[in-house]
Amino acid sequence: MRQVHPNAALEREAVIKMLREHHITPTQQRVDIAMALFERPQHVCADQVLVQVNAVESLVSKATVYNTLGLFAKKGLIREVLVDPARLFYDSNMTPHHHMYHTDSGILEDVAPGQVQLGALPDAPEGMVVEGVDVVIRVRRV
Amino acid sequence: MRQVHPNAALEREAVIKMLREHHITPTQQRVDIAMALFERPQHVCADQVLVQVNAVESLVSKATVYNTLGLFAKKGLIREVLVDPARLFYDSNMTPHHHMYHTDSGILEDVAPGQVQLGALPDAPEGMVVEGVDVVIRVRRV
DNA sequence: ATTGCGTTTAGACAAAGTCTAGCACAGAAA
DNA sequence: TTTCTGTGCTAGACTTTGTCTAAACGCAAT
Ligand SMILES: [Mn+2]
Ligand SMILES: [Mn+2]
Ligand SMILES: [Zn+2]
Ligand SMILES: [Zn+2]
Repeated sequence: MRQVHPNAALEREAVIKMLREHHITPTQQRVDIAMALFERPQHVCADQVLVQVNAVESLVSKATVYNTLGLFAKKGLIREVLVDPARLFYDSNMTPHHHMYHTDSGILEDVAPGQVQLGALPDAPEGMVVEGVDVVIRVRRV
Repeated sequence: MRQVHPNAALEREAVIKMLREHHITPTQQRVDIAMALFERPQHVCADQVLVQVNAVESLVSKATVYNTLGLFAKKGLIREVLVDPARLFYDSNMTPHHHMYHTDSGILEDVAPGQVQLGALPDAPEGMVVEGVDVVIRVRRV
């Protein structure tokens, strides 16, 4: 019994469609992981996903969680966020935005792209393309 | 015999002075590490420092390298750079600048601050101060 | 000499993440 | 139907980065 509310099946279909659009074969495990990720925009690390997805019943192994998050990031479904040297966060919010990181508490917030004025960037070196520009504003208690 | 060229002793004095100015007690090990770091502006991870500093003779332990790099970063002598999820880099160039990271090769370059136009930033939340703003331009081979 | 204090150290330990080798399963070929 | 083939999943071993602990050290003040 995994149908929590009436739309669950529909959401599952939407997630499957999303995976297909990103050229990812929608296996049971990948769909379970994607459902957890896209339930709401969030910043999560791999072992949080592992716990979240196996909360009710054990559905996905550790290796698959790591592989799948890597795959999703490569395919542009989620985004890596580097703020904590000890773990890699994944962001299920793919709309362009930046981040504010509370170095003392570990809180990670989104910053609307309009809040940061980014002018001209340096050209990428010959034969290179810009994959992305990450802006992290680190803040701490006074 | 650690005097490589005539200025070595002088450089050592300069490094000691620098540590004092940052309120760091200049122990033998800390000075050795700082000498390695400030020989030239560079991006290094802890175990590169460990190797570098112990190249000629074993001078500093692993624990001290990690502790010292953390201390230097806290005291504002060097800067942490998060670009590789597997390891933390330290930057011995403290002049304000940003970074360009080659995701496929692992090359990390400095970007002059003038190359990136950063306009108004969002205000830090009540009771918080901005510790720093990191801009990383990720590039890869076409 | 003794105490105190900050520092260093070896090595145990923790945690994130990767790798391997076998299994499951689905579709294609025979 | 059976066999073959390729992709994906898995447990658990393993690797690597980094932290912690407990003892020892260096040095100054008493
Ligand atoms: Mn975690
Ligand atoms: Mn390294
Ligand atoms: Zn975000
Ligand atoms: Zn730099």
